[in-house]
Amino acid sequence: MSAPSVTIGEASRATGVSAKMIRYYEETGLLGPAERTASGYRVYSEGDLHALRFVRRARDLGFSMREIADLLALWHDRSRASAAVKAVALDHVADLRRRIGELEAMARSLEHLAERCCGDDRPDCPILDDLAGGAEIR
Amino acid sequence: MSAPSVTIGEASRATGVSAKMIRYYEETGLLGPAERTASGYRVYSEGDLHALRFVRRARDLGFSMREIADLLALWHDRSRASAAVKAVALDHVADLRRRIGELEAMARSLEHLAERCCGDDRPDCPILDDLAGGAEIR
DNA sequence: TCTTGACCTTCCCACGATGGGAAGGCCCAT
DNA sequence: ATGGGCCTTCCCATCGTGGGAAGGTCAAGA
Repeated sequence: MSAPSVTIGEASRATGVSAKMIRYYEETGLLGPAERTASGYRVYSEGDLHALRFVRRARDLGFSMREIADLLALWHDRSRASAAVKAVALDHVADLRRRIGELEAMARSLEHLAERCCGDDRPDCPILDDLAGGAEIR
Repeated sequence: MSAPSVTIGEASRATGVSAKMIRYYEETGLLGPAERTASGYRVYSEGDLHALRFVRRARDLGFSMREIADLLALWHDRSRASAAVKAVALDHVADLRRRIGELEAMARSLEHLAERCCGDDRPDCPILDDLAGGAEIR
């Protein structure tokens, strides 16, 4: 029932966030300063671990640290409007979709070039031709 | 007919690669050291501009500098097998597809959560609920 | 009690690719 | 000759992450 008060290494193992990153999150203010033992060791409560898991999950979903800071503030604000959270999430989805579109365009261009490249021992290669003169040729 | 011998600023405007990046490419060895005037200014020939456009196009296609170094070497090797180029390109496509898949998974998860979030003035929010306890709840 | 090994601390450095900016030199046109 | 626009090098920042050194701490076993 009492807070477990684990060290940074145990917190890392319990949350999947590296000790390095836990310190970094503290240093940059994403998370508040951790409690310390008399000898200076950082100590984490169950609530701290909860926050670390929150951050980890948000990173897994591709949120930036800036966005995570916003989400954490909303999480701690019990009277937040769900609309505010949804807005952050949908902004992020739009960003993801934009990046997906860029990567898709690259992949399609390259696949198109690769299709036309016979890929044998001969030196002729439409891929290099495109890179070397792309703008002029098409 | 003669090589135009332009300055770095003109080379930048002619190729769309910033002067900063041209110097960086030289510093890291992606491109050979540029010719210099007596006073130390870098000087670029038409062949140099061609290489810069090659790099720019490859960057536009998302190739890393490491991959571009490989592609430049293949470009300069007139007896290369097109298969080698195709292999680099298809490796890169696979990498792009993998990254697209990751972003897609994030976007879909978030869209799924956002759908279930009514997004009004009330504080209840499945998005935050997922972040706060994701692993346990689903 | 002493040692040993695992842990913690802070501090610095690196990545990849890009941009910002300062301090100082160069070149050309007026 | 002077001014403005260009060039040079050098350092710093980004973002999120990892590596590693130097030194302190803690618990377990001899």
